[in-house]
Amino acid sequence: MTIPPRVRFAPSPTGFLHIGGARTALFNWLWARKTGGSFLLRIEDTDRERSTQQAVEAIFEGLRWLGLDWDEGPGRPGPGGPYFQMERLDLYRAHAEQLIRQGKAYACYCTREELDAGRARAEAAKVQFRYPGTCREKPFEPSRRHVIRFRVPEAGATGWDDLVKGPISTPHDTLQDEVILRSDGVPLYNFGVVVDDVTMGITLVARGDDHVNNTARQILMYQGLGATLPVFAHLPMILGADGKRLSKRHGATSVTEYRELGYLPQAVANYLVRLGWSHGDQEIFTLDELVRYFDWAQVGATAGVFNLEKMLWVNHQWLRALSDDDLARGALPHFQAAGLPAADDQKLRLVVRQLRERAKSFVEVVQQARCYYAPIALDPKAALKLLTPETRPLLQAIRDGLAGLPAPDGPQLTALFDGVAAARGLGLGKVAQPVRVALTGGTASPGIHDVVLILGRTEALARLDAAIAGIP
RNA sequence: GGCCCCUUAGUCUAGCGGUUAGGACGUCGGCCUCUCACGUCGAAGACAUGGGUUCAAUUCCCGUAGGGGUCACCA
Repeated sequence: MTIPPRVRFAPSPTGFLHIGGARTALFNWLWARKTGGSFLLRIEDTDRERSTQQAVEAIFEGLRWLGLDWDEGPGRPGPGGPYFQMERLDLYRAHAEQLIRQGKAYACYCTREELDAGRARAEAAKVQFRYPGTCREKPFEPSRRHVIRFRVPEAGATGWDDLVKGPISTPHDTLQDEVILRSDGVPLYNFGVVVDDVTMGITLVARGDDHVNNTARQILMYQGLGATLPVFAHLPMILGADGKRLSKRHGATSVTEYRELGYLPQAVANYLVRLGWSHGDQEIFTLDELVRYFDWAQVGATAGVFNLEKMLWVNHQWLRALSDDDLARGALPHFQAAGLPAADDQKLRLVVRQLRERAKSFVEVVQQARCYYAPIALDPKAALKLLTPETRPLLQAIRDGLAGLPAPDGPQLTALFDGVAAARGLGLGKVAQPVRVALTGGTASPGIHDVVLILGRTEALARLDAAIAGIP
């Protein structure tokens, strides 16, 4: 009988929910759901300079959009609360005091200026600055302005067996007595996480690769506090196409941006999890399948390059699997955002049905559907080639034929186009292409019959007339 | 620069001592076809490098190179 794991996602609210953060959250969530454990959300807002309420909301929104619900956290009280670090200040102070009493931490009275000077000297001498231990043996004077530092052993090393990277060890001489509590009593990152993870009963810490170098210090603090160590799992970073850490200059990096770009949450989750994890040759996974198959053993240790092309492909797989109704409903907000007068009606059903195999995102659906909802933008090159005196009789024949069909349907249109082509000994393409340009403005579209059906007889006739009139 | 981590095609990956090194995105070509797309068939394309260990290394060990991360009273 093993106790169910408790995992957490602990973002700092300094911006939107980043793609990388979303993936970290996803792995944690997956593990909790797979094992029947708990997924906690904790907001690390101790950096008051950069933390904003807006960012907190953005994180909630991003997680909810992806379908990641938390068992404990803001809005979901539990034994681990409160879930904002700024509401846990007394907890950090109490733990710091415990360490001071035991001689494992001490007050440091050095000023920022003194420290900066030391750093400058170290830099001039081209050596690594380490806090020299100036205040290590000084008595505790609570009334004097101070920070609290954690005492790090001089010799030896601290290591752990990382769930994704295997054994890792950090020599103590690369560490220093670091500040755990600022002079205003607010904890620094490394101390805050440890106290929180200990008091929240976190058993597995899965987080970004960039925390590998913090882990040994944190383990030392766990030991100082006499707490049981969690298991650590460090997920590799997501890189941009240039091999650098993914950032804004690589394009959209927040999950909500992808919502606006017309991606489906399950597709984004699917892609993100597959970036660094695999299950044989399978590429497309429902969230349920991910929960079922997820396993740390299959999480890779190498950083992955974010590939928008592949995510688009994954999105297309999900998009095309939607029902006409869901596809229409999902696309509608994007039509509205583009200022197009689409409505949740039969026409939209016809449009999305045709675009399902052609558009990979809702935004592409809108792009390709624009010509059915707005005046056409005639492609000059296409017009020059296909709306000519030579094609004019073909356009006229189709126009007249269509005028004679009060309520055209598929078979009638087939007969019309085939008839016009056959009468002149032409292939269907010779007739369809000019008509396509006349009706959509370009040379790429769904089948020509479907285009006519989408536009409706009246609009199709108007566009044909306009095209014919435009031919010199 | 110190320390830590990583290294299979352009990209994501399978592989866990013996494989014609598998799949996917992308790319290129054929087929399908009224265009585009879908679908389908096919092609090109990878074990960074040097040493070991072993009967046998993509796989294990060490070095080198390359890449990434991190060195705050940020997280």
